Amino acid sequence: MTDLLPPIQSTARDDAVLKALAGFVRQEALGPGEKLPTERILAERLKVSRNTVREALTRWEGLGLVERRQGSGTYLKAAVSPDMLHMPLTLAGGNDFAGLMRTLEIRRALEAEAAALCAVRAGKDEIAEIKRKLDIMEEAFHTRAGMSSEEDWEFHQSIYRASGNPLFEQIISAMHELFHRFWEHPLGVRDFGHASFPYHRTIFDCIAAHDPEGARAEALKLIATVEDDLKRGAANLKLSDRR
Amino acid sequence: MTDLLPPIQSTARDDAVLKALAGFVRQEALGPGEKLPTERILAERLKVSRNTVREALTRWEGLGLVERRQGSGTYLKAAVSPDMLHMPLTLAGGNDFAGLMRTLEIRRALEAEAAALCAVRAGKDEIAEIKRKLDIMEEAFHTRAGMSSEEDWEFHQSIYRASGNPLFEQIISAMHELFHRFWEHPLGVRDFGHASFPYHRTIFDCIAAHDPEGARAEALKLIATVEDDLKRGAANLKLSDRR
DNA sequence: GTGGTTCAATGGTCCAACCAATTTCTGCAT
DNA sequence: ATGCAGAAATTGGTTGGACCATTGAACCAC
Repeated sequence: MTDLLPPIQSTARDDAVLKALAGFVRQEALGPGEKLPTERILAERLKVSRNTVREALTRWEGLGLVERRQGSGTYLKAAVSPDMLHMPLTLAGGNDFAGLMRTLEIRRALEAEAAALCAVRAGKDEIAEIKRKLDIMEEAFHTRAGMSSEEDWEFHQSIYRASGNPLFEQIISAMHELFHRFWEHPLGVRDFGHASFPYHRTIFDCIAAHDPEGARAEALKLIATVEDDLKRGAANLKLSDRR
Repeated sequence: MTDLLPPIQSTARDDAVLKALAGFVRQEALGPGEKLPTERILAERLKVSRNTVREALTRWEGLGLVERRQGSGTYLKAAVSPDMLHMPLTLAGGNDFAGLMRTLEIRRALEAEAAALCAVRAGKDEIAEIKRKLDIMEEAFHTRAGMSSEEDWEFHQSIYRASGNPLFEQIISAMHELFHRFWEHPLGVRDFGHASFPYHRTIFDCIAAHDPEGARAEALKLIATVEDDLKRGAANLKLSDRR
């Protein structure tokens, strides 16, 4: 009963600026990479101070929606729409082992669900596309004799896309980036990801057979191998830390 | 709190301001809810313009790290540390039935995992806290003869917190907000959420018994009831649409 | 105590410059 | 005409100062 009567805010100018800008972007059908009006122009058109415009743009910049280049202009970096939800994820504690494990816990939950949904919903075209990515990945694995992050990631992304829910790709991508931000070099484990290789095909087989629970189980096995690799790497680090 | 906050130089001012502020927060051991120096003080100490300080704080505000209250001050909203990873994620949500179902798919995956992890990791204190929220929720249910969004949500949040992984709360909260943005009124279903009531206690029982798979199963049942309610609501809408 | 009033502190907005990086234009040499 | 160096314009970044709106505390009258 208290939830009605939301607090009013007479001062919300920069918010209003962003709303207006979002509307403008939609009307002009601006896409990523395109340049949007000068701060001075915006200030004049919206009848607000340039300072206010800047604070609004600073928010968008912090959210990664926009990129400013001094002397050049302000450019869109992502698609924006008036009804957007911003979800700033903050992973404190930094680049330690626990941080990596936390991203993996999220990914384990979502990866399994996405694989299951994909097995239910994927049509012929989607399955063919996943198989294509799988073949490329396996090819790279055999020629280079090791896991290839790039092709591996592409394979997984094709599954998320075929899940019919774009949120999976968005959130798992965020976890993936968070993960790779402090894992440029595989912690001293030479064959990192090697153990996960066979499960890529078993996941695909389950998807192709429209077996959601099988796909879920195989996805969980895959993540488990990554967690094991990570733990091995952490153990290595601990040992070599006594240098 | 005098000699901290040394002056700033060179470009990338606002970034430097944030780094200095993060260091200050750590050295002063400031926690959520505490007030940090006024903009004017910061500007003077850091030897930058107040405008620059404001742009920096605007970024933190956009990331949900800080809350500004006009006439009062600027307050920490979350723990911040100098080595923090920010991953702003923007979700383009469609405000239709399918959009609601998509948020539920994410929540189903994460809710189950969080409940399972909680069952493994929750200590005595966390379990007591969850029980407290459960009691409050059940009390509200019986007195008001219906589900109470607020108390229900608090109960779930206490589980996420006890999962030992803050990402669960962050992501599910985003889904929750996305969900409630187009569901102010329960789609014509009078007793929305009613069916989910008993599962709150079964989930708690499994957690208290440190039974992860049981907790996972009960959480899945709970989400299933919400999905059913949603489908009923959608059916209602379709019928009443022929007005 | 209760309920206003005053007043200082604080965030929000505005303005008018100037700085720094970039882009564009200009004009000279070839 | 062409190519290129330098000047000029454009644009985001920063500064300092001013004023407004809100908050909270101290104060006062009842």
